[in-house]
Amino acid sequence: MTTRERPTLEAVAQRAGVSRATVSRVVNGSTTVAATIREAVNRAVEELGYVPNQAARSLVTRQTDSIALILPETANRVFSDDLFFPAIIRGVGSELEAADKQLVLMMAGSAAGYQRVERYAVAGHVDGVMFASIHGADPLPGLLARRGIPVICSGRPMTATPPVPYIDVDHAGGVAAAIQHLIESGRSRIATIAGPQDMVAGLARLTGYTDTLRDAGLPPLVAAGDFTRDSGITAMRALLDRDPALDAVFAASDLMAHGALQALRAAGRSVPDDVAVIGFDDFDISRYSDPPLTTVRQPIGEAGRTMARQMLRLIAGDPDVEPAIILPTELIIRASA
Amino acid sequence: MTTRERPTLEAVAQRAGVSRATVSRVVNGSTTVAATIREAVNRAVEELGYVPNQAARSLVTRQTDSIALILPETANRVFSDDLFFPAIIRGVGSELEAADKQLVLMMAGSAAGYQRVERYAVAGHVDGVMFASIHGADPLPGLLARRGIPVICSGRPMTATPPVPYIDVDHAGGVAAAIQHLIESGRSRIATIAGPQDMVAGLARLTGYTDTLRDAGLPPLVAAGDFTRDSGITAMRALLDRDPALDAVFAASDLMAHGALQALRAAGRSVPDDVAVIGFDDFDISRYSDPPLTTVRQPIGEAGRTMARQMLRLIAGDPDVEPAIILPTELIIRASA
DNA sequence: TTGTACGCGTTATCAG
DNA sequence: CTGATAACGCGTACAA
Repeated sequence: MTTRERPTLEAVAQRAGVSRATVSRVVNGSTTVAATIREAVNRAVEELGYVPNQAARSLVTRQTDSIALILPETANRVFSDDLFFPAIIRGVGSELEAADKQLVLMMAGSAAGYQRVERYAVAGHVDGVMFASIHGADPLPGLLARRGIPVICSGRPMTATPPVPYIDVDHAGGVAAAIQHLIESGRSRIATIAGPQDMVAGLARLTGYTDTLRDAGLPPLVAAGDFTRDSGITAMRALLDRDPALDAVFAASDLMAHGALQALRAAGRSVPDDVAVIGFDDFDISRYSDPPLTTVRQPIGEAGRTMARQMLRLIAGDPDVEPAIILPTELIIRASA
Repeated sequence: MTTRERPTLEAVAQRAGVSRATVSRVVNGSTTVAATIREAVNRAVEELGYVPNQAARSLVTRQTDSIALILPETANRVFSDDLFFPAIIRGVGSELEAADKQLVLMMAGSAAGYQRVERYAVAGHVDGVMFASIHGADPLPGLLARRGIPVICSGRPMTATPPVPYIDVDHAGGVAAAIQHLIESGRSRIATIAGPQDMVAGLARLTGYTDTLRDAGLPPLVAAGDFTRDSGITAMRALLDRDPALDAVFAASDLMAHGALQALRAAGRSVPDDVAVIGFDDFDISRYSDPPLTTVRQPIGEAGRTMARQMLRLIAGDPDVEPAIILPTELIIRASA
């Protein structure tokens, strides 16, 4: 291991025969430097392999050029077959890449991990913090915001003190369209497999279901799930048990819908003849399920990109960053309903 | 957004009626501070909500207390159904968590992304860099090491200038045990589905296969794969095409083995009666495949933990960190062979 | 256009 | 055991 001394601005200046200030200007792309000098400096930088010391730079600029995305989940969950995580990460990543900011991905599935994440952010390691997949009334976003750290959430935060800007999708509208579609196709015993009730996405989709059904004068039938495929299987079985004559089911995630498809087949029901199935997400794989899944498309990648863009504006000090942006959802009709 | 001024050491000192130096000592847990003073300082820290400025601290300590794990892959690949990534990330994460270091996960599937990662590391954002899933003769590990940055690789680097310490598993031994087992069960037309040949894991497992077969005087039959399930399906079909009478196949990854299982079933072959199948990984799901998969277990999580431990030693300046650690593999016999 | 000099917030070295 | 004070490496008013 060659522990070579790291060259400093001073060393480059000396080699190029100029002052530290001039080197700093060249390195930071100032235009007020004579071409010949700039060239000499760049050569010295090259020869010495100079790279600015991030700590020193941050100390004076108060910027780190990196931004955290916090996922309050275990690695197990993040790296499951749930395509939500890669989609949002890629959305955020592409936008930050364009802005030349480094994405720092942090998973915190445990209380201890969560504390470390908090300290990391408060210590000034990053210029801002984005949250996704928030559970319950998480105090961390508000806490960081109160400390003056730019914060933005994907999914409306359940707690509103202080209000932090967020982006979300139109859960209610999407669900309403789905249920409406079922009703119009003549279904009348419409069940739902709900998402986790400690998350806004789970809550909002269930509310959308019950509201729409109530308006139509139809009885609700709810089973609990947690967005995973397995929970979809279990819930579908329970539903069938409680109402063998049900003729439709809305699952709050594509994965749960796939689980439902599987459970229905195992129970000898045909889709969509006996039971119509609608999901929520519109992952790629849902085009290829058997039968292809009718589902509510939510623009996860776009949500990630939007979140990153808002964060960039927040960091830039833009005073009128929207407190909330709601992205549209759309019912995609395929064969399952 | 409450952009409150961040309290500094100075502010805390003033409030507690002591010097900056003393506050620093208390904050860093020095034992040479009178109990009453320590208490007063702690109270001031609490009241002001003081958190040390990471940049200032790093500038003098030359430590950031965070360590990067670089995955030269796209987010798409990292978040696929390949359980290798979550396993190694969890291994690394658990060990780092215990040492109170922050893991910075960086994916770099493109050339541009790779450059940013390099700059990030060289700029001193992290105390060390770990690599996993290295492709080809990647110059980055050596480049960073030459700069004096602690580097360690999971998987023997193909380039050796300068040599960076690495940890790997006993590919050859595991494969030999697998092939041996097939031979001893009376198989004689043993094919393989190889992994990507730009990765040590792919290369070493193929070599292990050809070597063992040569020693046994048996003819090799090789199809190319890339560790994914789909490539396993395609390769198995090609193999069946080239030798319809083959009676065994060793796949260089569990995922490819699952693909092979699927392709064999589609081709009307029964496993293990017609064709024996052995994989490499021993992911959880392989216990539940149909039939349960005989496979070579490699300790991925342990590899991650070991890699993190070595990194910690490197950072601590330990002069005799092993240049290489090879973890054992083990043949797990189930129903498929 | 270039150089001088100061400050960013900490830790570490030395006296006291 | 505590308090001055000097680094750490860089950006940037300000002066030249």
